[in-house]
Amino acid sequence: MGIADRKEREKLEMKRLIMEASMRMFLEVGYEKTSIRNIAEKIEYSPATIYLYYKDKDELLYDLQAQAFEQLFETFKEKATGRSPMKKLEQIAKAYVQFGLEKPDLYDLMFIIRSPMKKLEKEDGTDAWDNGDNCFNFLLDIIQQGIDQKLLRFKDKLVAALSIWSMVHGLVSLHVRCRMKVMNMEEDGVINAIDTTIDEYLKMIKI
Amino acid sequence: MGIADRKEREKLEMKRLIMEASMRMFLEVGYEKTSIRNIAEKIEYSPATIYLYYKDKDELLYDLQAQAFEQLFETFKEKATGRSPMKKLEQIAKAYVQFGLEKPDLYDLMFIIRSPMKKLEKEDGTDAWDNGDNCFNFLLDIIQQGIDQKLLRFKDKLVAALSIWSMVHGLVSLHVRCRMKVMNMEEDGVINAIDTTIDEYLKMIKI
DNA sequence: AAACTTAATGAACAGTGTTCAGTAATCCAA
DNA sequence: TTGGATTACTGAACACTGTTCATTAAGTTT
Repeated sequence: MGIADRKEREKLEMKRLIMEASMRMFLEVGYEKTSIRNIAEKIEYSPATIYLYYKDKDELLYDLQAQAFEQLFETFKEKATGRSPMKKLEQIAKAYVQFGLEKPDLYDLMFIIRSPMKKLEKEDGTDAWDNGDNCFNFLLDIIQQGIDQKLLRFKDKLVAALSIWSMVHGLVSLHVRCRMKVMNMEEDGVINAIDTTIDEYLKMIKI
Repeated sequence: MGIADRKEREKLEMKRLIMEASMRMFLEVGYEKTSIRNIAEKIEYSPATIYLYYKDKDELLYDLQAQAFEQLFETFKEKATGRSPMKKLEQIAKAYVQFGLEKPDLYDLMFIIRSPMKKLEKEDGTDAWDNGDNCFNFLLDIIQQGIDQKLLRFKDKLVAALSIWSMVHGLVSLHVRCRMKVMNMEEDGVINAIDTTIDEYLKMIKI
């Protein structure tokens, strides 16, 4: 049926339109001001229309999150050019932090905000969170190489991933949420301290 | 003037009443359901009344945050009983993580949520964030001892603090925000991995 | 052309933080 | 003790938010 096909295409086209407007809004005015009503106004549809394509706002944000992870994944592939696993690790660690600091609102969506994870909070097990898979597996792969080549202190792959991820996420999220104010430093000093902290950490996890 | 004094006392008493209701509400039903209206209903006053004692919700949350940090500070002092700085470091690191996992809503307020830090986002410099001072200085003190006694790898006190803090905050915040779902483990396994990660990290920062 | 199906919406609901005019209670001087 | 000033409090409103649903408009099928 050609008509059904066209309808299908139109449906996808509409979703794309919504996603595009949401992403632009996210990057331009931030998460807090990206409301269903604002998105609807941007694409010149009624707010109710959005609910014909997304069950609720969380579902929309979930899709948006997937796109954000796609962006991060691309960045990873771009930056991880080094030969040794340790070099690659350094490159993606720094890429991660840079991404977080440059696109704080996307970072929010991916790693901080409650929103698109609400269904997953009560581990019902039916469906897991798979948005971050790309990026996480990319990290795991490099770690595996590091362990295989006996360059990494860690024995357990997952513990290694958790350690590295927690460190960089800790740095980014404390910074974007202004908690580093407690250190009473100027902005430059803080950025410097973050860089040094990463370097020190990367030195420590080497054998 | 005795009357002015009494008025002052009554004003403070009212603030205390509001804070108590807010804290109870925070712990019982969480941040998301702690609205000005709900608090007002709990203390049997009009919502508008709260605005006679707090300029806005952020100011209220700021006070609440201060109380939360007081709680964490007490926990630190309680748990840091070890003799060596490294033992104390381990004790407060684990106390921090335990606090975060047991009281996720308070942890939110202290380290994750944007809310009470909004004024500080555009570093106007007029007033800094001093709620976390107690806890941060407690950490700095132990680190200083560790460096003095040449037990810690770090040279810079602040870098050390940032590294340790970022690690534990990373672990807690990724967990309370369900991002560890990406690892596809059961809850027990995750908690286990967190513990191991802390242990591994503490080993690494020792000389 | 009539009947059926689908897409879109206006209006409403329940919730949020916040403001402000107006009321009620208290205090102080005459 | 009474009248006027001060203070404490609140109801109602405003401008938002996400979400639902009956109704309208458009497109498709018979």
